[in-house]
Amino acid sequence: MASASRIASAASLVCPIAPLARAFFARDPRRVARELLGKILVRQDDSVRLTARIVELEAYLGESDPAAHAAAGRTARNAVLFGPPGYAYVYFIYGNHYCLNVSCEREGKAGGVLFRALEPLEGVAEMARARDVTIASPKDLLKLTRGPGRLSEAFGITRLRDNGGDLTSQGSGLWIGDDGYRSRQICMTARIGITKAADRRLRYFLRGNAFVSGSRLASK
DNA sequence: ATATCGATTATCT
DNA sequence: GATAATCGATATG
Repeated sequence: MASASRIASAASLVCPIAPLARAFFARDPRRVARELLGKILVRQDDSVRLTARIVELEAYLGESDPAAHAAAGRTARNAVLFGPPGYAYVYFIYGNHYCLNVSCEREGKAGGVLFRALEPLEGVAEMARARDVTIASPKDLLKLTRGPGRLSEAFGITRLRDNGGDLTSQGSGLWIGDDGYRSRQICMTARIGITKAADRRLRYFLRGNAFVSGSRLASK
C-alpha cells in the first residue's frame, strides 16, 4: 500500500481540485487537448459530486477544419464555439447521444475540444444509475465513461442543461479542474467517426489507459 | 414541408 | 466486424 500510494495513479485524486483558468482555453485546440489530458471533469449537484479523469480528447479547429461543426460558419447550434473560451458546447447526435466540448481560442475565432473518454473517480454508483448499468466486476466500469456519448450520460450532460455553461466556474455545476496529476505518455492518432479530414492526427489519449475508446489504437 | 446526415452505441454474428 | 436504432439541426423547395 505504501508503494502504491507513492505512484501517481490515474484512478485516484492527488490533491484537492482547483478550477482551470479561462486563459487555459484561450489557445489552439490542439494545445488545449494535449494539456487537458489528466485533468478532471466535475459535476457538482446539491448533494452529489461526480469526478472523473480526462483520458481521451479530440481537437476540432475552426473554419479551416472540414470535420469541425464550425466549418460552415456560425449557426444557432454551434454559436458557443465562436464565443469566449472555456464554455460547454453540447450537441445531440445519432438520435440518442449528447457530446461535450469545451470552446477554445478567443471570442470570434471558433475552436473546440471533444471529450471522448473519462476514468471515473468519485460517484461511481451515481454514474452507474445514470447509465443503467450494474457494476459486477471492474471491467463494468468501462461501460460508464468510455466513449463521448457514454460519459455524457454518466454525468447527466444534456444540451438543455449544459450547453453554454461555464466550465471554469464551480458555480455552473459542471467544470474542469486540476488535482496536480501529471500525465505520462500521450498518444496521438486520427480522429474517430469522421469522414472529412479523416487523416489529421488530432485525437489525444493517455497511453495504456483502459478507459480510452476505440478497440485497436487505444493502448499503443 | 420534407429530406438528409451524422464528432455513437448496443447488439447481434 | 457489421448493422440497426434514433431524432435534432440543417439545407432545400
